[in-house]
Amino acid sequence: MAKGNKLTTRAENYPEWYNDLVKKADLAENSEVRGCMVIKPYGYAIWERMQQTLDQMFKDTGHVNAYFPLFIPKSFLSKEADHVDGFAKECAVVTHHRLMNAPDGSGVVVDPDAKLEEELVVRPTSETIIWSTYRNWIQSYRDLPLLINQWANVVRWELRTRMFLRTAEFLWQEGHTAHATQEEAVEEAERMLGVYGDFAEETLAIPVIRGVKTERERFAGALDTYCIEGLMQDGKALQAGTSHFLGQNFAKAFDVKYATKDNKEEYVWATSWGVSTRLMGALIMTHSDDEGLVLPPSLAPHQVVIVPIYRKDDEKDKVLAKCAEIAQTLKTAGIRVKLDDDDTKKPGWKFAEWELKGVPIRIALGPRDLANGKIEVARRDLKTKEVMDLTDTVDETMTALLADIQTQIYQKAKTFREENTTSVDTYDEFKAQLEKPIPGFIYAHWDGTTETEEKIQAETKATIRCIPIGNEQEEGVCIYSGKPSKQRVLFAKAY
RNA sequence: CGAGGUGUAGCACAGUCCGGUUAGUGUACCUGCUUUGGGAGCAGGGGGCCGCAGGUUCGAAUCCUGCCACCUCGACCA
Repeated sequence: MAKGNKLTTRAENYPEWYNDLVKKADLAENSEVRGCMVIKPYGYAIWERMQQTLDQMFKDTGHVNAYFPLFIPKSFLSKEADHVDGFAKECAVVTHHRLMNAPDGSGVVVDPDAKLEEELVVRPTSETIIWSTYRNWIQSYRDLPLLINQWANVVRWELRTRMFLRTAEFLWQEGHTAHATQEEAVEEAERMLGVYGDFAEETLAIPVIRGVKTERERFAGALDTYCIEGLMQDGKALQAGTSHFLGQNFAKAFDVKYATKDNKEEYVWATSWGVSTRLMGALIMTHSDDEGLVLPPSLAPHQVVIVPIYRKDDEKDKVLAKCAEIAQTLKTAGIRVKLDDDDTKKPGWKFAEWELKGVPIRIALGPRDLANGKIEVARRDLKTKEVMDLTDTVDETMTALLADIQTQIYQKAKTFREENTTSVDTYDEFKAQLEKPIPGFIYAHWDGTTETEEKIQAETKATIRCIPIGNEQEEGVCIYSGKPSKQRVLFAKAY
């Protein structure tokens, strides 16, 4: 029995470990729809916490929420040339609006008479529908800036999917802003990258590199794509968020102009930015271990779980009363606490279950503790246990412990990243590094051409994740072409 | 779309090569008793169009043909 619920270990098979964990920690499961997952309550609770935190950060930076249609008329997609190139291959298309019983009684079929005049595309992203709407909303410089975010689902018909990391349908937020000047728009794109970076590091406890994408890796239709890149435990990079400076491309495509103070007509400047349920994947692959999920306290649906231990009914009453008292104290202090008083499960089972689910702190209290005025406190991240006095300030103790866990898992991830970041000067060194079990982040000189970038990828599978912001400038030569280079860029194998 | 693999109870699998009792094991589920400080023990019980459609045969989970679905690894991508 004890073996029954063990995860595949990371060393055995990393992708399988990931899949096992997602299922066994009750985060999500594959649905009966190809490439689409069901996010289960526990997984969704974590996503909701991400949403709440981000939503507040967006509002604090002046944004408001709105909602645009799921469907986009096909013709909209073709108005921006690069944009359609980027998404055309992965769009789900609605062609009919009615079903009917099959004439031969074999079931339900699409009614051929219900064909749409113009097909509707299920949004892969909302730039086009939003910019066609903005045209009506923007007339004057007084209407700017327009700072809007939407929480939505989008569909990209991916050939190969993995839960949270790449699913055909996924949940995300997309911000779409309009500005009077290029400077303002660039500032906005950079501001939101900052928001994402802070969110990743402070809330998710994932250290990230902030950078700019190369031309080849840029969002379809953008002039610049900013990104945050995290390093997962298997040494592969994961793009955790992007923010795009769109220039006037969409304003021109959808004819969105405004009157300046001196009554000149100008196209507006745009940004868009988004993070998705992929962050769940980043969270899992950054912190979790062979025992299961490890959650940062900031996101844990239950920050503290209390497991009562008892044998007889009189013990049960006393132990539960004390547990409830502790739970109330913690709750009052603003701690998300779960008293696991489920009578049908034994303590050992609960210990294992809550470890699998990544609850940061577990308190166990039994008759022995009750008699001695103690509690047993276990930390999920370090897998340590200690018996401590149960005092009136248990809430302060737990609050401090939660803060410490949040800091420590971030530090641990950061140390891992630093230990797995290398700098190389030759192509041979580069290739050798990529052959290692944990290839990690690799800094190397690059000549700045797409051609070189593509050849390196074709030969090694490594891509340029970004050109880090504030990158140190130094003279060097491209590892591939030998041409001069002024800075190192960040390479990695990526998800 | 290329290469592999898998479809049998909620889940994980055995059985298929070599056709033949009532299709089996673990786990989960239900009932009872004993248990409860690291995924409890015993006893009893329920649950199966063996992926789908044809075919061969006295007889098919097993052999043949066709189809479908899913998974892993590539190419494409957040």
